[in-house]
Amino acid sequence: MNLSSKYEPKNSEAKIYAQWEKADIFTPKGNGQPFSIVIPPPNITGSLHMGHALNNTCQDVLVRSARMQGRKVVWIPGTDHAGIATQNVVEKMLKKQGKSRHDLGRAEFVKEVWRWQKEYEGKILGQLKKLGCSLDWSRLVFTLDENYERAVLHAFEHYYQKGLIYQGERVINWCARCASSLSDLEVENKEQSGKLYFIKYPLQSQISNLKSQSLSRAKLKDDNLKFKIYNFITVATTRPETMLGDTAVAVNPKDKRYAKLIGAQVILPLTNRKIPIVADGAVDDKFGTGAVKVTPAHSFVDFEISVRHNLAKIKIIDERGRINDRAPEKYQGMKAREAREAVILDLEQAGFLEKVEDYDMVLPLCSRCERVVEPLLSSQWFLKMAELKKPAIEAIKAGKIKFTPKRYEKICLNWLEKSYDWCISRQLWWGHRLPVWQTKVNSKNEKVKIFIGLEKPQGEGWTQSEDVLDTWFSSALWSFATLGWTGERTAETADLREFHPTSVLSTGRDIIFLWVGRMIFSSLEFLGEIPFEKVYIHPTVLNEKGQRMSKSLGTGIDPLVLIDRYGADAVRFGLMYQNTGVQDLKFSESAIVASQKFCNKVWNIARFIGINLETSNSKNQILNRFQKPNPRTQSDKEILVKLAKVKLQVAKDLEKFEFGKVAHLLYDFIWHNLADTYLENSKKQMQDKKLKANTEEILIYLLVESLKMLHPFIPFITEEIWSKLYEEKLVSQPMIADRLIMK
RNA sequence: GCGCGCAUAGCUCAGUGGCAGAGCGUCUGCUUGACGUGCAGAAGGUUGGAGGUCCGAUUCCUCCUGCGCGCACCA
Repeated sequence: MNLSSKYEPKNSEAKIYAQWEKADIFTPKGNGQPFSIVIPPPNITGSLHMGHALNNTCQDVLVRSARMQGRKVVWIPGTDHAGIATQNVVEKMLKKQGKSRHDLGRAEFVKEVWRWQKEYEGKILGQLKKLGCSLDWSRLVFTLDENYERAVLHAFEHYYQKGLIYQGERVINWCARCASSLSDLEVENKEQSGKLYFIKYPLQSQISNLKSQSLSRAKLKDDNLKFKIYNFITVATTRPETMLGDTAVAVNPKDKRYAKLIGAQVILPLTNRKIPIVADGAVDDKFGTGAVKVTPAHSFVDFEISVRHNLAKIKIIDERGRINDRAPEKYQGMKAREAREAVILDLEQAGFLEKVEDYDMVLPLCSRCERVVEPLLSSQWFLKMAELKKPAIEAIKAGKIKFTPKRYEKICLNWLEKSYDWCISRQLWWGHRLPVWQTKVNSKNEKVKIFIGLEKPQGEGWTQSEDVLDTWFSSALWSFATLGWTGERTAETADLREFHPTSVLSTGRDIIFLWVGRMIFSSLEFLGEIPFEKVYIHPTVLNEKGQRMSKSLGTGIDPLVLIDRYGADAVRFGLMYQNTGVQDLKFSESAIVASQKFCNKVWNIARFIGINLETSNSKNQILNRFQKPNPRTQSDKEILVKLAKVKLQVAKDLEKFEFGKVAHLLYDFIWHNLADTYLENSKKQMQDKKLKANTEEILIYLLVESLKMLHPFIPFITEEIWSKLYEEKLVSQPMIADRLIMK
């Protein structure tokens, strides 16, 4: 065995990856027990970051280990069209060229996104290869592939026929910049200092035992009249502009202060509309004044209140975030923020503004563009959750799906238990268009007839809905749509039978609700089985300052730069070495440096053993005698016992996704037990003619066994050494690895 | 507000109911049969604070503090 004095990752990695592909080792082989993972599809918005590198290394470790154990393994690659996120990055790109998507029109814009898709999918897949991921490229999936799209549309149709999908006018999260609805999960809440405005709403009716003078209607009709208010109820709000759409004031039924006012009417300043005071348990009597203005069209809670009390819903902010014609003319066309100032000024001048307090509040922001989310009444499509989530909850509770770390099980469960209907329609151009066709019954009749189907219905005048589906609607089908499920009865594929439920899902904790939970109920609904047996939640990769790695903040590190500098093995091992099961992983490059040194150590151990082997008379005999050698000395005995222990522990820890423990264990064993101790002892032993041959045999045995344990973590360098040991054979080739398992 | 995680060397973090560990950094020596990306060694710690269980706690329990994360209808 001739190993160069120095291992150069750059010279080996691409060559070795090509060898693997040529040997076709990434496709499922043999008749072993199936083991399957589907990759969490990276968004095609950009290139991969350290979180992806970590997650995909974890999966590759599992997949390679399973393959070496002789299991029939598939790891399915794919990418996600990532509707809103991708549309946004392409829009940003266009903006730099001075264009908007409206300049292009829908068809052209979508073409533009497809060009982006081609480019970034290529980049992402290239990165995965550089990292050494042993994905089955013959099974590559994209969420907008024809078959995948069929699966998505069938899923929609299925839910609709079952009565689980409905169209409804409800308050939803609206992003005026993205010009689309958002699900609750796409909204990020951020604390911000703001103001709490106290506004006086004058009482209209006489209350018998209130002495104060009530205001006449005539007076209030005169906008310019400055009058003194003797009798009013004060509400507190952070969003005064929405008062233009108020249709009630609510108080807690138990609040004695307002008990006598319940049922009374107030005059809504600036609009002079008459609105009632209602009693509702949702009102916290300890907050503000204990009286809440109710704006059903622009607040989730207020909407609920309005349903309970049968209140009108006046939408005064439109989809562009501007005041519409339901509000007094003066404010029409203003942005909500401008309207706030105008409203406050007018209220103050008219004497309705009682006071303004500083107030720390939680602002809802669009998770994609950070614009403040405007809740508004909108006609959207929803998926009923009540029935769907039940089997998912049961499956988790019954322990059919096991989370690691265990605590995330409860988190997922809690979300499922309290999740309510999912807004699945988005006003975007990039994504799966709803299979909803509409036609007006006749030219005069405004009634709309709806047809749900994959094909355009017969007859004149049918148009397809402009909306697309929430990107997570399609991701929810990922575990089985990647294995060939299209929703058609005949589409039960061999892959589906063999590899579903998948063995493990490895992902980050930020998408437990968005994705993991939804995959569970989707799989149970469509296949009647769980999507995966185990869920591994890896830590979030932070930079050394503890900040989230983010491209826009410039706090990220590009894995490709590290691979280029230290080699893929060092990056992989460094990540695994730091992956010790904690919530966050403060990424430190020094771990990669240490791993590079570790790889160097492995290389030199192999060189030392190789050099001795070359001078040995019994080289071939040793290499092909796949038996555990017998110890002759105390040192022999110790290292062999230690090896056996380590092998056992590695297997146990991998089963529990203890990647960090395994990396530490391997590091310590290889460096301290094997190199520092045994190799040094072997030098003396080999001077003894009686011990020489046996010691050589033990050295080879140790090397072979170490390479096998290390291979899932550092596949390139171990493969390089292996190929020198066993000429053209691959350690990663299951049959060969199988044959080489020494008893 | 509710829930969860973390706290160990200068930094990043392992680990353990019984003498406190690694990597990086610092210092001293060293071409030893592969490795200077190395070897031998050194300095560096009240294991966040208080209490409890125990013969013994850094480890288990309770509380506190600090940092981080998630959820929530604070208008």
